Amino acid sequence: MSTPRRTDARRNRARLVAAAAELFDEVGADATAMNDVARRAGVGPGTLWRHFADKDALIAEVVGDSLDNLAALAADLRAEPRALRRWVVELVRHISRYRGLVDAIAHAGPDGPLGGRCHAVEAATADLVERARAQGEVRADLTATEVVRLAMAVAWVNEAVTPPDTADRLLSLIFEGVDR
Amino acid sequence: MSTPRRTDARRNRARLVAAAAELFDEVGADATAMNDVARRAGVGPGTLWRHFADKDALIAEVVGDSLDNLAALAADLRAEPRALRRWVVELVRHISRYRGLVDAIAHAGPDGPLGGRCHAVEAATADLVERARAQGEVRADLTATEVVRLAMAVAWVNEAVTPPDTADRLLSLIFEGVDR
DNA sequence: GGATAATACGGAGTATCACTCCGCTTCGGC
DNA sequence: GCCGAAGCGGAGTGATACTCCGTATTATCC
Repeated sequence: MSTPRRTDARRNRARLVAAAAELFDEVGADATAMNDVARRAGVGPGTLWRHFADKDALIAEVVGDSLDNLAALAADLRAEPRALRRWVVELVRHISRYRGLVDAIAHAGPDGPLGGRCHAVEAATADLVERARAQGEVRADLTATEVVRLAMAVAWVNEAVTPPDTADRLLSLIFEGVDR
Repeated sequence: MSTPRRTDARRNRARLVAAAAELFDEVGADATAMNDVARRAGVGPGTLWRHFADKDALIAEVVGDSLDNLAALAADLRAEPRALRRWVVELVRHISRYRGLVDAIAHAGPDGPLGGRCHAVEAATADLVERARAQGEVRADLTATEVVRLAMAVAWVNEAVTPPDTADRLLSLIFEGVDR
């Protein structure tokens, strides 16, 4: 299924991913009419759903490379000071790439196509949290799960409300704290 | 519309609100089949939608009293120490009352039925932020809008992910800060 | 290059759900 | 009790994620 045998099938699959990426850019990954993805790719709806089990699988395919690159970035950041903070900024940016993406990620089961793509990101976060704690840069009781959730929370609220704050501002509040 | 003339209409309206509150408790305010609300109230779908312009109006009616009580609470908190922190805890609790409620609030236009119900809450937040800043309890550049958004972000992430953290834990991270 | 089986396509169809429309019923002032 | 206004019921609508299957295309074997 992931790499179809016939050449027309491979071509159509690539077209579908490209069309979906375009439409996600334009109208977001949430309310998009999936039939439009098929139409833009020049295929029928049936073809769309033979290549992707459901909407989540399509989203996972579209953002997959982006998430993989993100996870790879963690290695570069490791040695730098305040790596965790920089990492979270990138994390928020990536999961805000398309409108509705955070929501899809949050509601994706860990074993689904989208959730699976996130494992490397979670592992990278855990690594950076561990290092930041060792350096004494962050509070000792901070967990990777909490960091991911705070990032998702920021990404969500920024796309849910109008006008959006800058993500940087909310992250500044969270990292440096609201209290004085 | 808000107070129908005929007694049967008033009775049906009350039944609809009660039925909606029950269903929101059971399955949340998001994916609820609105027809079920009508059926549980013992009326037809047409009756539901004559009393409430749309789903948002129904939600607003169900949570209206709760939000009004919340806004009233702000007055009691004003004089207490760390009033803002306590306020935000209550704020998160109220907007997490039903699954899907935060989402509905976030996407409600400020002039819609739900958005309108939130104005008093926003005003109360602004008041408490102002006082907290004056006391030097929080950073001087903190705005009420930011506080509301952080509360919504926490409420959302707690219902979006499994297993949920406690809201208190995330609020602790946010108020006291992640950095050391 | 033709036959054949495996593979893939198209698009009408389905289920679900928020919401609408309108003919019929019920209420309540007189 | 009459009658107009107010309200009701529920089939219908439009949008949309997803399915089914008869048909077309491709790859393989000779």
